[in-house]
Amino acid sequence: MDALRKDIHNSDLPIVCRSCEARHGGICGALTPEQLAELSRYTTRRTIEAGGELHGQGEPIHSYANILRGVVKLTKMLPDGRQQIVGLQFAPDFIGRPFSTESALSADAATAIEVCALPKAALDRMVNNAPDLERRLHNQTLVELDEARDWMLTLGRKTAREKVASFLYLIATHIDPSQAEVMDFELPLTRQDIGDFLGLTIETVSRQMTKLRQEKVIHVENNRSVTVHDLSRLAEIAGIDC
Amino acid sequence: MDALRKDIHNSDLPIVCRSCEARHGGICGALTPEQLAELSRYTTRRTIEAGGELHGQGEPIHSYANILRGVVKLTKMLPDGRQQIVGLQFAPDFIGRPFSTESALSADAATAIEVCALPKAALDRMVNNAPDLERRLHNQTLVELDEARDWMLTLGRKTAREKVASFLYLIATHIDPSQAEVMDFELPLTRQDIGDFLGLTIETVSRQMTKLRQEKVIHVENNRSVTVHDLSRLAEIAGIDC
DNA sequence: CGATAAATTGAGCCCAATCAAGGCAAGTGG
DNA sequence: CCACTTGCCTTGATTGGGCTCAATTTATCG
Repeated sequence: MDALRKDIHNSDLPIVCRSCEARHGGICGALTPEQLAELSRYTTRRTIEAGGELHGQGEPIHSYANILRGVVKLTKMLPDGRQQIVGLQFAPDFIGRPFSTESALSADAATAIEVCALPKAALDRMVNNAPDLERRLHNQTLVELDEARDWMLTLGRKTAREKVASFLYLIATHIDPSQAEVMDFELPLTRQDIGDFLGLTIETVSRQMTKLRQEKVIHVENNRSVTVHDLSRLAEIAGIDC
Repeated sequence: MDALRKDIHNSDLPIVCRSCEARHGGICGALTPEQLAELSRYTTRRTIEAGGELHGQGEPIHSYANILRGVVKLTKMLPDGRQQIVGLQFAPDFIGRPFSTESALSADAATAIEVCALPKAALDRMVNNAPDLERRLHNQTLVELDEARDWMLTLGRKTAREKVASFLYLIATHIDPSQAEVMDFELPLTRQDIGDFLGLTIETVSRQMTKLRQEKVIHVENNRSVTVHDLSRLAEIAGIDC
């Protein structure tokens, strides 16, 4: 890729960005070495363990973040404690809500994560002078909206069995986008989180997983390690047209 | 407002835009009279009766639209026919999915609507030269994402009673944003549509409406005309924190 | 007014929630 | 090394909220 070759010969590229996996993804891919240098003066890398909080629902937003490693869950909570995961984000996704000062949801580490945090003000300033940057942000927002609406169909109209299959399909295709028929992966979520994502209880999730296991659609080891034997079968059970 | 005064004295403003209610809302508010003139050479006004289709799921996208009047429902359908409304849009919202050539959902007129349709190519071209325009589109996308995620919480975690109350609250606050405690309005959706929006059957919607009526939370006339006696009570039932 | 669609109401059933018990693996302390 | 705790998951028994099927009432419109 052109941008990559350019970087290699460009000593202006900030040290922290040189070996960054997100350099060409997320929003950073839209930035010139000069802009990266500017931005990187304010960024800080943070490592957060599974279950840790990036920021909470209702809190003011002071910073954005790029996910470098791990999975982040976006959750919304009802006053009585019921909660719903409204989005999962993977590296190198951008986390944050431009043009808003307060978060309507909380962002938590589903797995151990590493992020590159940047002050809101720094990026907000830069967006006004870099059309490509706004384009990238706009585009990620559109993708997230598509995903949110896909999931609304799952939440509103699918059975527990279809929901669990949909979740497994989603994870399988996000962890390994190769679309191979046979694939195995680690679930980034606990049963409780899966329930919160699917609008189900942990018991129902567990029962449906057991059924899919008994029907040889999946193989499960140590609760978290899953093998899908036939991805198209899973998609069919999930009610995904392809 | 400054833009308004400017328009009045500017004969360059396209005739079709001069009396348009959406002139200062939606995306048009971001355009100069010159840009409006350019765009308006390609726009066409269309009136569509309730139930009519703007475009279907899976179809290629050739045009965008601004809603001038009425309510549009965005729906997604499973292969077996189950369907879910994933968004409601009101005037002067913009309808369309930039950066994509195929629609992942269908857009239908919930009520009789009037729209200002514009060819996709014309707007796509203009977006590259008008940062304000992309900003507006980006912003509307962010708002729609917020709304979609709010609704995911409703779909995944609320009871039928809370869902119906949430729907009534949503409509009440969108039709009349004054936040008055007492308000009345016409429902823009049939019971079937409400069911498709809430992930419920029409029978369940009907029963919950009847209950709310018996409890004097709402008053219903001719099936469609609703009076809310106490908006904060409705919000409380809906599980909305305020 | 009659025809047709839309909404309500009732009876029974089923899927997922609830309540409860137990298994399994990893960690802790004697 | 073993007893004990803790977190996470599974499984079973029971309940109940919302779905299904069916009948009736109400609204709409020619």
